[in-house]
Amino acid sequence: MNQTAENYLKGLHALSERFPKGVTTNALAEHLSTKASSITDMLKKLHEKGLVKHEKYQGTVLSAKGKKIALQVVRKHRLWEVFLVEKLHFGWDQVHEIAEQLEHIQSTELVDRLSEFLGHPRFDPHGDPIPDAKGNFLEEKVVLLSAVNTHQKMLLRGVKDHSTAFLQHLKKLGLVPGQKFQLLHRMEYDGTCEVQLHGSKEKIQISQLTADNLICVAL
Amino acid sequence: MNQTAENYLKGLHALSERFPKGVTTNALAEHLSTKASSITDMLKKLHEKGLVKHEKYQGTVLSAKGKKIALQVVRKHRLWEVFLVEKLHFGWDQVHEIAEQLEHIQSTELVDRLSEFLGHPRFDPHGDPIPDAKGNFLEEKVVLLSAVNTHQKMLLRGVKDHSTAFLQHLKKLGLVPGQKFQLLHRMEYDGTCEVQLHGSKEKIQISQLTADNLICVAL
DNA sequence: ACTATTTTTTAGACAAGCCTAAATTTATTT
DNA sequence: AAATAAATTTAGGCTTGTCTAAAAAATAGT
Repeated sequence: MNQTAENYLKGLHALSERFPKGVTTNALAEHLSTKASSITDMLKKLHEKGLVKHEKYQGTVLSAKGKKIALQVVRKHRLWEVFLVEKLHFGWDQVHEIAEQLEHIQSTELVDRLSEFLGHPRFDPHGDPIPDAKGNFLEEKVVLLSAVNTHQKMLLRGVKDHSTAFLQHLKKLGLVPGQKFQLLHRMEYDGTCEVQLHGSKEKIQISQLTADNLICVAL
Repeated sequence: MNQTAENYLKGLHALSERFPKGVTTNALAEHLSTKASSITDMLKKLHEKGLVKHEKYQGTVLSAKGKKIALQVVRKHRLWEVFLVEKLHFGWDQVHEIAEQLEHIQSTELVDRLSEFLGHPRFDPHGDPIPDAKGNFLEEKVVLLSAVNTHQKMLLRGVKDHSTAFLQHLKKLGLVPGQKFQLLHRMEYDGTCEVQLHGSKEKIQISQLTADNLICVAL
């Protein structure tokens, strides 16, 4: 397995939710910042290797084998992100690019030992779940902040928008995945959420646009 | 900079001691397990980029720029080896291949933080010195075990032969870089060294062939 | 249902990094 | 100093992963 193929499989996995009956060529091209013709070429090769199912002019889905590889790459990416934030004290908004490189290091023993070293974390610094060695996620009932009931005690699990701009916006608000809070009030007019952070007197205001990108779990 | 170029520069650096007036094409080809014609191709490109000095049919030397990059790759390789051994508890004979991959991760901030996290180690698990961020090594007066004076208290700094076979041989002998010892006696006939390990009653016998590959410093 | 548009694929080309085989230069013998 | 051997380079080709432009298929609009 090589880096390029791994990135294609990871891309397909990332888009598979939005395209349940097959990822389109254009969507994958956009996701990987490449041209549709390159996608077609590579998918043909991955199909021959049995990693994806792709028929001409139809969407593409991962095979069991391809999905397994994709999940291992995701696992590595997220474990390395935990390492970078927890051990090397990077900001959680600075680790994506480095993890994009580290996720391609080949050594199952390394991944196992890294996970052990980190205490087998189940979520990365952005709140995304880390698949275990077999590819299984911890399932959780999640809800966007914009849909949380008032007065409910919640945990900020993660973010929907992973852009640096959004992560830095959260940083300014003092919000970080893992933060506990209570939704005090939601404004009728514009959906702004007034939130009480756990372990702090401060109340903060969160716009609907922002609230729509915050993934929460009830406590 | 890409991985291939980094490996060429690292190879040139590794061979530069043995070829002070220019690394030969064949030597580099052997070192990188590739063909001489491939070396010629690549050296032409590296020369154009100003990373090496290479004239037709003459040996090759690193430029200042090329040497700087090579030293940073060496730094990364050795820091990652320390990480793998100290933090993830790999055996010191198991880390080379993984470090060969990790050394190509691009991020100076990562290297700085990794070095900090590890306590700015000056030697890797094989006893090889780790260049600092500016490319400077800690200079030491070293001597091979086969040339150590008897009764002198010494520290095993590192190994000359880095092959897995040799590392595993040392493991069997119970020898590891950092080990303190005293050379009790050297046999007249075959140069076998009788050594007393510090913190142990045991005396071990080390053949001349092995002793020739053990780098030591006086205490 | 039949164009018009969008999506996808094909065809042909290119750079990187490698190879083999042949040619050239340098080094070693005699 | 010429002949031979060794080292190095050149020439031409292959694979991977990308691209642009053109062709083909699927979808949408009237």
